[in-house]
Amino acid sequence: MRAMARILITSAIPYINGIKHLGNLVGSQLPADLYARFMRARNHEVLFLCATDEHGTPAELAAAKAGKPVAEYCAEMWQVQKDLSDGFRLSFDKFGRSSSPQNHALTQHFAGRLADNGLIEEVTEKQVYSNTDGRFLPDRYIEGTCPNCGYERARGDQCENCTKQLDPTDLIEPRSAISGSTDLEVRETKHLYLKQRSLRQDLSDWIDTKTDWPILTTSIAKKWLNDGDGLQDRGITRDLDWGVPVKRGDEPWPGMEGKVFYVWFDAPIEYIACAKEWTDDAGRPDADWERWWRTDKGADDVRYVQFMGKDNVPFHTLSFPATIIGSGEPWKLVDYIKSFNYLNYDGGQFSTSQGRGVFMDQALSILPADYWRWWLLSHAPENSDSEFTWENFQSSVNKDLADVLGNFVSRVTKFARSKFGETVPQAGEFGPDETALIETLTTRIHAYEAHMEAMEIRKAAGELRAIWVAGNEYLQSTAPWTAFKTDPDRAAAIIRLSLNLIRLYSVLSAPFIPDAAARMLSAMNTLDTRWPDDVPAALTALPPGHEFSVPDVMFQKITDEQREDWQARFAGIRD
RNA sequence: GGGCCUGUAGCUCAAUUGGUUAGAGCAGAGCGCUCAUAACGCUUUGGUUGGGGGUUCGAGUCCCUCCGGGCCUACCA
Repeated sequence: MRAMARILITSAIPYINGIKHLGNLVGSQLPADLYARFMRARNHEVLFLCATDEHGTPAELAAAKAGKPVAEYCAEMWQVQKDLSDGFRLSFDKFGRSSSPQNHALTQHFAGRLADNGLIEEVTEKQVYSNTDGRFLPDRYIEGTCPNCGYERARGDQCENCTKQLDPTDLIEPRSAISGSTDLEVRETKHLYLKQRSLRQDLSDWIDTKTDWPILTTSIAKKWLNDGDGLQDRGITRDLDWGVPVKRGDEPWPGMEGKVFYVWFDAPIEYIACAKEWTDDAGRPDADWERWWRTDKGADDVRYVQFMGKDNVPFHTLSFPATIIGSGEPWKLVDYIKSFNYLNYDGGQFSTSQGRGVFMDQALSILPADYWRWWLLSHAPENSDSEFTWENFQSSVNKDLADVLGNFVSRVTKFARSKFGETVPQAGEFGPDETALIETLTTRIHAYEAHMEAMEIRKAAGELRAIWVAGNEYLQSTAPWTAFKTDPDRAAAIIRLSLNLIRLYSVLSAPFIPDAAARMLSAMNTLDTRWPDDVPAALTALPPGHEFSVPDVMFQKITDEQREDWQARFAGIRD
């Protein structure tokens, strides 16, 4: 048995505003959960954190639209997202909130440290203010006519029609995208900038050490580091009400009253603050979370892995590390970033704004979490964007889960019950067929472990499926139904092994399909979830005489009628 | 405009980083089995690797070019 490792895992934190779709889920939280479950199953010490990302203009606007104070809106939406993540069996040790007091304090702490180290600059700049809305407008919340192509709904950052990049002041007849008001003016406002240029070399050197990261991850980082004039300083404050108030550590920040930190400054800090929320909840001392995050307090042996969609990469490879490195304090930096492409939906994109695709709540309303987990993970968009179609979903789930795995459980338990009763039979010896199976399983389990450790998710799923298939092959070649007629002891040995195989499958499959795995374990009437480091031993875990039961159908198949119904239902706009 | 990714069988994806005859699963065809959710197993059909050119003893892989899809481009998050 290898030494136990300590693994810190974070999933990109979902924005508070609205329910996430399956593309969001498979791009960070779900693969992170898979990895966390696997590493726990291997007996490593895991801390798996996620949270809601609550600040920023969209949250304020959504709250206003819902007619609620933003704090109340966020609290409600946090609960909605928490319930959905529970529904998908995302096994976070803590699902925190970026609006937590812990994150407020820590964000202000980091800003103070950065200022102490001369890495903060105060910049007075001009921004568009809407008198009607009573707020400064981010560039993309200003609409107007494009000076280049005449498109009337161009946004302040870019014209969607001609793709030309714009400055809000370029727009003809600019208006607020929120209220439509044209009562806009340019005001001066002061903001804090993080002097990322001063940290460029440090960041570049650090990225250069990450030779094992996916190309998708490093290429994005390097572009930002090297393109044009290189890494630019970044504004880290905003003129908003909802957010972390700008303070320099515990002290007020003269001239910055009424302003908050930019959401992308405080959101990644929540990865750390979330750990403190976790220990605070349990009334445990700070040392218990600091041993995960402070290399001077025990975190030097932690391996930190982040999961995220490709759109999040710049913030995790550059902005957040700039915050950490710039603090001059011994915080843990990320060791590996697993980034994902996008999942498309039936020939187009999933779209939150258009309500196109399947959203987490809808998915759970029609099928159990395991169906979605299996399909999404076994088709994770690792190397390029991938595609969800109902036909593919139906055939994959029916074939893999119902026919290959579910039917294996069914045929073994029903045959066993009818011939030997509901206990593990004790007669018969293992022979060459069993030796061959053990050899196959040992090889495949090693491959499965290697793929899981490398976070090669689709390959791991393929290997797991092959392990399931091996069970059916074994039954076919040993044919206990035939053996039973002439040599019942031989049939008993085959069934004894096959029942043990169900427990083994439960353990191996649990990271992908935790509910089904639990049902298999429950049917085998055992709590033994030991990982099969020794396959022969694992196949004798359930001893002769051990009682079991026949579970209900593991996976109901998706019918053509259901598929067509869902296809129609989720084609268009959500309510 | 710039940068990056990508195009492989009807579908979803591989291919040990330039090395034998490009492989799996699904779908299709055939055979077997009858324990099981009409499930399982075996065999099998199917590819000018988007088009064209080049480098090389050898190219899906490297280079050029054209065509298609996508992402990012720093004040949405």
